Amino acid sequence: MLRLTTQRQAILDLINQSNRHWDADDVARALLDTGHSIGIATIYRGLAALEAQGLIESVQLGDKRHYERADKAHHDHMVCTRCGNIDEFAHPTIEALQRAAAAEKHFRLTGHQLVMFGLCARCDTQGGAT
Amino acid sequence: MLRLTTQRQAILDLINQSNRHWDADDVARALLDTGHSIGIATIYRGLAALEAQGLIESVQLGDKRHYERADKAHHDHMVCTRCGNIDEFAHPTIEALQRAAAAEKHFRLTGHQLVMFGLCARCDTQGGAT
DNA sequence: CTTGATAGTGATAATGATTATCATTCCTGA
DNA sequence: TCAGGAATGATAATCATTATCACTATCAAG
Repeated sequence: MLRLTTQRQAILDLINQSNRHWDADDVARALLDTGHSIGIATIYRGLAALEAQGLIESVQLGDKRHYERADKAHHDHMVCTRCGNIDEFAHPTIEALQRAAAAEKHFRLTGHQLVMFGLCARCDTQGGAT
Repeated sequence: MLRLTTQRQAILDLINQSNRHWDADDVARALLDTGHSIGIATIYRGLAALEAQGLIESVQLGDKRHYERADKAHHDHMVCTRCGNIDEFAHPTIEALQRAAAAEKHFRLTGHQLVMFGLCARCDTQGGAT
């Protein structure tokens, strides 16, 4: 059976303490700052284990996997291509339409990923005159 | 200025000759079979150059970039997690709702990516009894 | 308590897609 | 014909992630 070790507990606590998204390196850095030093492989395995238990969730953004706490309502992501900030949005209607589109093609939908790219309000205002 | 060299022409022809999706290795293999032997780096650069010109389009699926011809109507993708087949679907309403969601957050939308994962009709039928 | 079985850890090597480097070759316009 | 920019291709480098492997921690049973 899967064990919730000290290391995994530290990872889980870290992720549950905020609403932000974390990649493996973020976690490693943050834990270092907290005094814990956890091998990078252990972090990858820990993140995978915690996700397998449903204790955290993840999204693939570009070539990195990002983790976030699981006790949030379902949502998708808006990624600012300038500052890298990740915002969230929920849209039940879009989800429903996706299910309909899948059904129409006899496709058994098990998951989806919707990511919108663009400029967040702040970057859009600032970088207007490029 | 960007040149449409023999190699790039070969890549472009290949991609335009079918509706399928190609990753860099697919292209390399296919060109080898056709007698052309193009360096893998050249293929990557060629694909990027062709996309920059709007001559082909691409989607990021998992950790691989897939290219397809550009003269198709906009669409998103359904990826079968069993056989790897990629199907397409268009859904103007979903697009519109995305634009609305972005506008609501003052997010300047420049692109999006919607991928649905699941089992295609064929795999769903076959592998039903797992 | 001691042993075993099993799971986890961490350092490091390996993987796999993609990009960078660099010497060489190809074009194109003067 | 010549110069210089662009492209090529072999290969090294990158970067996130995964595998390997020796070692440690945990837990159940004798």
